[in-house]
Amino acid sequence: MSSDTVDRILKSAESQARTGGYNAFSFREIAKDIGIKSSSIHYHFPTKADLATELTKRYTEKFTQHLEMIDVGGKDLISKLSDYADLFYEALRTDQKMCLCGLFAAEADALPDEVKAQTQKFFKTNISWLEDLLTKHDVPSPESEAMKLLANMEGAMLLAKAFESEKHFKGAIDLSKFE
Amino acid sequence: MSSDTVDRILKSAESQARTGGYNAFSFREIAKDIGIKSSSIHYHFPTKADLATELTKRYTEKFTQHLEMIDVGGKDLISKLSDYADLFYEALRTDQKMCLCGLFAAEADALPDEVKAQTQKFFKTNISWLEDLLTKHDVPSPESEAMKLLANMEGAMLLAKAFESEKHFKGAIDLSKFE
DNA sequence: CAACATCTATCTTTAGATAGATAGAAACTT
DNA sequence: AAGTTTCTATCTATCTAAAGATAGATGTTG
Repeated sequence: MSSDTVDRILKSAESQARTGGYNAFSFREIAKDIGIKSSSIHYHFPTKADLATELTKRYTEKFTQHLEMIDVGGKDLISKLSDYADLFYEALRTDQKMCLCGLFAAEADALPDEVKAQTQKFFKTNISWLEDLLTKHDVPSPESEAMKLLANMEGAMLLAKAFESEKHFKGAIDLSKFE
Repeated sequence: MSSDTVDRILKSAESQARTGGYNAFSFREIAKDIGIKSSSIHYHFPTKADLATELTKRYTEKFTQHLEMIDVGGKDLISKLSDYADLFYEALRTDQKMCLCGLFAAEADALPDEVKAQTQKFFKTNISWLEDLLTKHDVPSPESEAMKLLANMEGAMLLAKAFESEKHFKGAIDLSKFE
């Protein structure tokens, strides 16, 4: 499933969801946005949960692709972590929007189960990647450090939104431990 | 304004808002929850924005009260910061819910202006308090470190929600720099 | 009585969802 | 090749539920 219409639906949905969360995007708004009827969206995604699940899945896949472009091996841990942080920063700077999965995580208890599960995958993927990186660079307690780093990324995004300035993201990132 | 009904309205609204954000609480749900009619809520809070503004204001005030119970002076910075983190942890553990202002910050662009402004106050209050604490303990770059600490708190809450376990909060908190 | 707080009743808008019609492309049949 | 059927993607029209909001009646109390 990957027609042009489907892509446009998901793009519009992402924009709305990353602005106000799960309850902030609707079939009608997406339809109006891309110039079709809301019933046409139901043709591609029977329910809202279906749409959100696919949205979260693609968001994670795209993010993972970028992750995998950072060579985990090689020396210079700090520059790898800096590249990692830049993935979040770019998501923030380009779209002026929060991380989709960060927002979904915050409202996890209000999400349909499939969407929640898909959101968790984003976090597990990030943790795994970080653990791998830290392990390869002989950092002690890689699992624990991975959690702390991911919390730092999502928290920094949240602060940037709170203060309405992506500059605050940079100010809230803390990689000093690995310098 | 502080009748029993108002308190019950706000308590119910807080529970719903901290679960799914601004669009996840409604006059009808609150009314049903506390056994009155939705029109009665409008009597106390003409608009939803009014309700959310007061909610955010009280949330911040309550949090600030707890903050002020931590003596900023005295020695042992790390135990003060640990107490600080415990404020967030208790909010998470007691209610099994995200920080109200953390969630609101994530969806800031979808909030009425007054609510957004009130949400910012929560963050500014926290930053100020942390700056003060760090300054009193001669920590270099107190403003920058305050941002990093607050990002760590909110990010840790977010991860706890993502993984549906408050244990993950503790695992994501990083105060090692100040030990 | 007057205020305060609540109620009933209702309005408009929006939400997710579904049934059924239609137009065009593709595939199959003779 | 012509005709028929099927599939795909969209549309129109409509349903039901829920949302925020408001007007005006009712009861309660100092």
